[in-house]
Amino acid sequence: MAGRADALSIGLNAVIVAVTGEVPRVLTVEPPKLALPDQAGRTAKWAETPYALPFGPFEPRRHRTLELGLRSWVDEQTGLALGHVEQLYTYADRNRDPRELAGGPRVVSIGYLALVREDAPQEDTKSEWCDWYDFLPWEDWRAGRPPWVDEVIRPLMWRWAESSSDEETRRGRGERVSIAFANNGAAWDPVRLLERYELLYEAGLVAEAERDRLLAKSRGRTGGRIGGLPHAERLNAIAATGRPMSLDHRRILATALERLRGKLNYRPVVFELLPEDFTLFRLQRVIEALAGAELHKQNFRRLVTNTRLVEATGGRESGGRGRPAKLYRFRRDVLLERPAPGIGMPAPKQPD
Amino acid sequence: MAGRADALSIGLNAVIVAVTGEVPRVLTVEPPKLALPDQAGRTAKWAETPYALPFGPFEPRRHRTLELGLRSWVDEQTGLALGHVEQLYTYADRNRDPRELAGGPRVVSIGYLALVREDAPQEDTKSEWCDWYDFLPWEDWRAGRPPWVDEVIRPLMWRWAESSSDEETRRGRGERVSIAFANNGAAWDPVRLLERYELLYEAGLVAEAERDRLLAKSRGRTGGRIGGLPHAERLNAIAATGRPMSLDHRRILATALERLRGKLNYRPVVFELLPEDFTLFRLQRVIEALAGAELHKQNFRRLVTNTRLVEATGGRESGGRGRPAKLYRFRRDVLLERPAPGIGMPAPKQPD
DNA sequence: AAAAATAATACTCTCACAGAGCATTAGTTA
DNA sequence: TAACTAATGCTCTGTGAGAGTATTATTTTT
Repeated sequence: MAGRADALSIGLNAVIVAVTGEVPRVLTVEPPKLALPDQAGRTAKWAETPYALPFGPFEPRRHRTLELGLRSWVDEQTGLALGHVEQLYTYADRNRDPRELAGGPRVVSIGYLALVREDAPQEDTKSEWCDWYDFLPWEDWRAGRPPWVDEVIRPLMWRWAESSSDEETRRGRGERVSIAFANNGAAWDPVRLLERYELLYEAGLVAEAERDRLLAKSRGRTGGRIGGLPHAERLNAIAATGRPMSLDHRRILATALERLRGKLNYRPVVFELLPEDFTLFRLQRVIEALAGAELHKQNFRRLVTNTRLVEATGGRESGGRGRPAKLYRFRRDVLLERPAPGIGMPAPKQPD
Repeated sequence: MAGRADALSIGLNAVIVAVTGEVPRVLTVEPPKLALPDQAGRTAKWAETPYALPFGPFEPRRHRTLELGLRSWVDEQTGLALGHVEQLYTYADRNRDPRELAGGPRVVSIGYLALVREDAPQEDTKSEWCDWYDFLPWEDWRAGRPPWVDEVIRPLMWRWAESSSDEETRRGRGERVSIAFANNGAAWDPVRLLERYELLYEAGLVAEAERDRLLAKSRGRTGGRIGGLPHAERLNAIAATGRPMSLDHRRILATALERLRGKLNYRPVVFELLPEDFTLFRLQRVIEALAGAELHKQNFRRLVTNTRLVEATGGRESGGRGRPAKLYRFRRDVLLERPAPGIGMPAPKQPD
């Protein structure tokens, strides 16, 4: 019925997120060895990326549903107790996985977002919690607008957009760049994170783009060209666009964070990342970490208390300097009261 | 490598949406024959559902990406020019497809939402545009709160929630029902459409639940029980919860509409359903059709004009009764100006 | 041709809420 | 005891949504 070339396999990729202190983290593992010798017999450079998302195969025989499959191998491999779990997206682009080129099956990959509490168990040695902004540095605006976004990325993206010889393409790219990177005085939307990563990839400004280009070239494909920007400037920008990941894992990561940022607006997901009791300031810090933007402290407190999203436990936090903060907990009953309880994604301050 | 039981196949299901006049429509086809004789040799009743979503297999050999695969067979089968296309969700529950029970492969199904303009081409004879509220009648609040939601569905859902013998389950169900069906004076959230369908399914108040229960029973499974509500009342409610669809297609439909309703808020997707030029009132009607709720006319106009989402073409609409309306078109430039341009989902008016 | 009906369009009032800043309180540290 | 730090309380302001009233431009009816 299905020949060799129709072989399919389904993989489940998890973006497992936690926040420790003010650092949003994602669990990474060492990637499987993907290196295929190129035509000259050398092992390609792109095989060396040290970060991958945890991955497990979907086994129809064992797994009743996709989510159960995911939970099952995450549990086996990490022992983490996943809280909120959410399916993100299914990727099946040809040659997503270079092993396909060597005759492997078409790998369909289903991305998942999973949240765990800070006080989560140990980590084993094969995995590592990384600051997610190491992979997406342009998304952290907590210390203000990152200057090199304005100075390097944005100008390059514009040049890329305008470098196309096709009128229609130029217009389309210009529109997308403008929206994603907030050009014409528009506001930077923290949620439009995936589009930004995809544009950077298309323009050849992230390491994976270069990797895939080289791979295609070494295989003698003509599709390996990245139009527009000079090689040297691309490499220069790549040095600033953060760590690469294996395969398309950084795209999956971007999808996850976009979803998470978006969801903050209308669903009380933050509380999945916090311990039972927390101070309002802690809550604020976690949201800022996720949103990559700072919040006005007083307004933030007004928001969460007015909307009755939290309630005081009666306890207070000891230890720190300054006036001790009251402890709060999530008020589950908001779910019964408000249609879409969430905490808004702040637009990062524009230095006008 | 993979035994028989590990066989996999991937299907692409499309929810193709258009709005004609004030009627939101979805393209349906006649389902494939799924009937399996039960143990007594009879053909099960659930095989008779006349509506299915258009479906096509994903063929790794032919299709470079999932979306291209979808577009390709939709084009072949219907000739429709799809506008906006968006992946929804991937379903792989065991026994989703009863053919699996007869030794077929595990069918993984990827749902897509696609929008087409009203002035779309012909339809062929094998497909039919149906009012989507025929499948989800409780979601249409344009003529006010549907009385039987209050009188039939809600009380039954509460009884179901409280019928569990397990304290924890009761609490969980109560919360979900309360949120989804807006019980304690909470507002009915038009977007929470999928959760409502899923709850109705779990409570056995949609035809598919009964169908699956009978199927499981005929196969001698014990999982076929639906706890809580008496059979007669369930059947009574089922008569009011709209037309069933093949397999889990109604769930996919619900996913699609939830996504579409949600997206209206922050992305100008409506315009994918409208012709180039339209009157504001037409735009309003389309949004009302999607949202299943009525809008305040004056405020609506203020919103779309103030936010500069549309611009006057200069033309006017001839023909109708009353003062002729100006024609407008979508102002693509909003995309450059505003971070998340959309038209809000109205909360349907609550009586009193 | 005038009156009635039908829609479109304009304007006002009110309330909720977000953004920004100032002021006060309750602790810790020097 | 003073200085410092952080939490908490309060005000002012602008924007946008919800609701209602009034006016204008057409078609239909009489």
